Amino acid sequence: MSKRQFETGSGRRVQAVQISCDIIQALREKDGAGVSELAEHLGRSKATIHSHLTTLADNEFVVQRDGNYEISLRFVDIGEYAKSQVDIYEVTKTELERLAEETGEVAQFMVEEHGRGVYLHKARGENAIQTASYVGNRKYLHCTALGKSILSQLPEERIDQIIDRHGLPERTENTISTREELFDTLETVRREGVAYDDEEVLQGLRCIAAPIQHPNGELYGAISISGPTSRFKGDRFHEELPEIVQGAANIIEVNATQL
Amino acid sequence: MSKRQFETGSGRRVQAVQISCDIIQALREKDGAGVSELAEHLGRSKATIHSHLTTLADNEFVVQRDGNYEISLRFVDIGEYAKSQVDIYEVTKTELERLAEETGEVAQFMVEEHGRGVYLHKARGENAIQTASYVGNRKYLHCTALGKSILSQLPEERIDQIIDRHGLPERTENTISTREELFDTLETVRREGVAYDDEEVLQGLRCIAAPIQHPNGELYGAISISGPTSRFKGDRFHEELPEIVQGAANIIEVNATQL
DNA sequence: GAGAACTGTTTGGGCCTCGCGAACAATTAA
DNA sequence: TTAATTGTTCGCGAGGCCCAAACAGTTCTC
Repeated sequence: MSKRQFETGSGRRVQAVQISCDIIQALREKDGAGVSELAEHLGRSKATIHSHLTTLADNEFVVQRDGNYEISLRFVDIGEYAKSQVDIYEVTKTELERLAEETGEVAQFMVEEHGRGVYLHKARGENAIQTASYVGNRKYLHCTALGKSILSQLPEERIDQIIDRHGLPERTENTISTREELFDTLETVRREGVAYDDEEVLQGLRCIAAPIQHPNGELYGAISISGPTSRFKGDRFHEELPEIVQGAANIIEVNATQL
Repeated sequence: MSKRQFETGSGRRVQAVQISCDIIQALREKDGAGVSELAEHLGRSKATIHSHLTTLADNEFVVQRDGNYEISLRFVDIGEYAKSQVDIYEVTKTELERLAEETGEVAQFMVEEHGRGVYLHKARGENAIQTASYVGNRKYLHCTALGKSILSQLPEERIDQIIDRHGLPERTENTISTREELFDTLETVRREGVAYDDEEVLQGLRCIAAPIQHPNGELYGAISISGPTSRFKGDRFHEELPEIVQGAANIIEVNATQL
């Protein structure tokens, strides 16, 4: 079997399915739309869009509400199912809540899919700051502490595949933007066991993350805590909090062996 | 415009899209599957299934994990988006947490879509019992307290459409199973302002629900609390708790006017 | 370790379907 | 009332989709 985890060129596609996927995407971007609007937007005839929407509505992927079409709540159902398929999800969620309570900050959980990071849970302690991330959100792996923890545990060829697919787009001027820089950073992460984000994403925001590994060495994901530079500094930032995060990751790993 | 909210017969469909929808459904039921298994299950050729899966993977609706295909976490993203489109979602969530804390029981939130009820949130108080429902779960409206609250606020012709589409399938021997019985019950719900489920779904489980209405009379959904008959009895079941649930629904309605 | 019996993948070709354009309703705007 | 939207339906031709079959890897069995 050719290891085509991320190659996208080969093999046949089904045009009709692609059109329906584009419709879903458009409905999401536009917060719902009508037949004409979609036809215009996607460059297809109204008739085509109409028959697609009818099929999608049959299957309850879209719903007709006061005259235009919207994304259906069926996605909530399937989304919850997808989360439940991540076998450490429940264990991690519980531990995250505890971690957020202990530190008073924001605690988050991310896993890798399609070469990007997906947030699966977010717990808020009493001093928790607002963060832009939300459950389901997808981010490039090279520009967050969570992502770097994940990358640090992946084999080199896998990392190269991911760079090939997504590149290293710059979020801010501090973002890692070359392969060398990235591999250097990952080496440090592997040595220290934790990854940092020191205002790389947002001015004033710091973040500490640790990977979660399966006993067989396979990677599960990563957890993190985030907070303002005013509270994330000195020994607390460099020793106390990293130990707490690693401890939490370790607890999850131990609990996971019992699944 | 012909008011075809629920008619399913007319209009053209796109077969290829239907096949992809069936694939998604099958992947969910089987917790992932391979090409051959899906081809067998859906009665299509392997080549067909393969090209569909490739297209769905391009769009990140499915993911290839150690050799077979699974539902992707992209659904989590779209599902969270769909929830956020329900404009009272955040307000209701907050109020539900308070309600669960106040009563110590399970508090839930449901909205109607496609003629069925969809759970959107579940808050657990300290004595909360285990319930089978989960976020995203879809239930027929006639057999739960939440569903009955919702139906009680819908116009008669809409209710008939729903019955036409889904029927009144019996869950247990206590389930409402005729149109007359249902309309009688709904009349009572409208008069009292709350709906009950007295061990109709599960032996030993009682439930109290109240609808949430938009100021313009449009329906938003319903909230409920559930608990064991040992705690849901006497005045608490017939007066105290119903008042609390109605109060919470009212708070949500008031907060919703500010959106 | 060789063969069988699975997998997933690729290819060619014929039937069918899908997507288009245009006409038709049904609202809304002017 | 007219004009300009919308969504819906329908006939038709070209193109795409689905199938069968061959191919290529992997795993099982003995």
